[in-house]
This record gives sequence, C-alpha cells and structure tokens, in this order.
Amino acid sequence: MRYWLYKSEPATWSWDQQKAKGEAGEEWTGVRNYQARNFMREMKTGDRGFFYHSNEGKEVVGIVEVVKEIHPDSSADDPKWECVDIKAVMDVTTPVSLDRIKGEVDLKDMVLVNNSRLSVQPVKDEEFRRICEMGGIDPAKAMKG
DNA sequence: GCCAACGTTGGC
DNA sequence: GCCAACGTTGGC
Repeated sequence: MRYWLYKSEPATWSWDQQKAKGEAGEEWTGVRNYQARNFMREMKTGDRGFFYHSNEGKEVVGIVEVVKEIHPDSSADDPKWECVDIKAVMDVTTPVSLDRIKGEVDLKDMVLVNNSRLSVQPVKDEEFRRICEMGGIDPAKAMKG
C-alpha cells in the first residue's frame, strides 16, 4: 500500500464534484506531465491518497482511493497520456492548509512543500499519518486498504 | 497580478 | 545535444 497526493483547482474539479461520483469514482484526467503520469503508473487499486485544493484553499480536504489502475486518459488526443480512476473515501474533518504543513518540521521534506508544480505526487507513510492527525481523522481508518 | 520554478520546444 | 525562448503552474 502506497500513499499519494492529487492536486486540483476547485474551480476546475472540486472535492464536492469528486464526492458526487460516489463509489464508481472518476478518471483523474488532465495530467500532461511525465513525472506525474509515471507516478500514476505505479499506483495499485486500493492505494489511498489526499485530495488537495490548489490555488483556492490550498489545503488537504479529503481522502481518496484508486479504483482503476493506469489506462489511457480519455480527455487526451495523444495516447501517451494516461491516468487512473479514484473515488472519494472520506472528508478530512478539519482541512489541513499548506501553511500548517509548512509549519511542521516532520513534513518539511514533502514534495508538496518542495516542488509546488507537481500535481500528482507520492506521500510517505509517516507524512500521511501526520496529516490525518492534523486533520482530525483517525489515521487507521484513512490508511486501511 | 506577479513571478519563481520547472518543463517543453526548436534553432543551431 | 545544448540552450535560449517560451509556456504553465501555483504560491504569494
């Protein structure tokens, strides 16, 4: 089981829209960056992740899970662009802002802090657990597959 | 709205 | 294959 973080501008695709897709989930379309795509290639069904609102909010708002592994991105005209499907699992009770994350010594090495432009990124187990705690949710529940 | 960081493109 | 020019992302 690995953990990830997915960024989305709420004006484009919000956590509410993701939740509305329910158990079936939705394709994580629109990634046009090799690094981000390659991370999606490593994802397995059941992997958990954070849903992060970029630009507006700048906070972790939800927990998601991979429901379909890598496949062509239906929104792309070039087949080299691929994506996974993810579904919403639960809300983060108290959204965890980028400011708070930057304020935590234990989280200073997060990709989110050091490479602000990468839209799909890996999260370490300890980092995932810490942010769950900061968000007021039980890490055991958020992290179980 | 600005701009730093990063990625991509294309001329040579 | 280098690198200047340009485009995009996303925090501030």
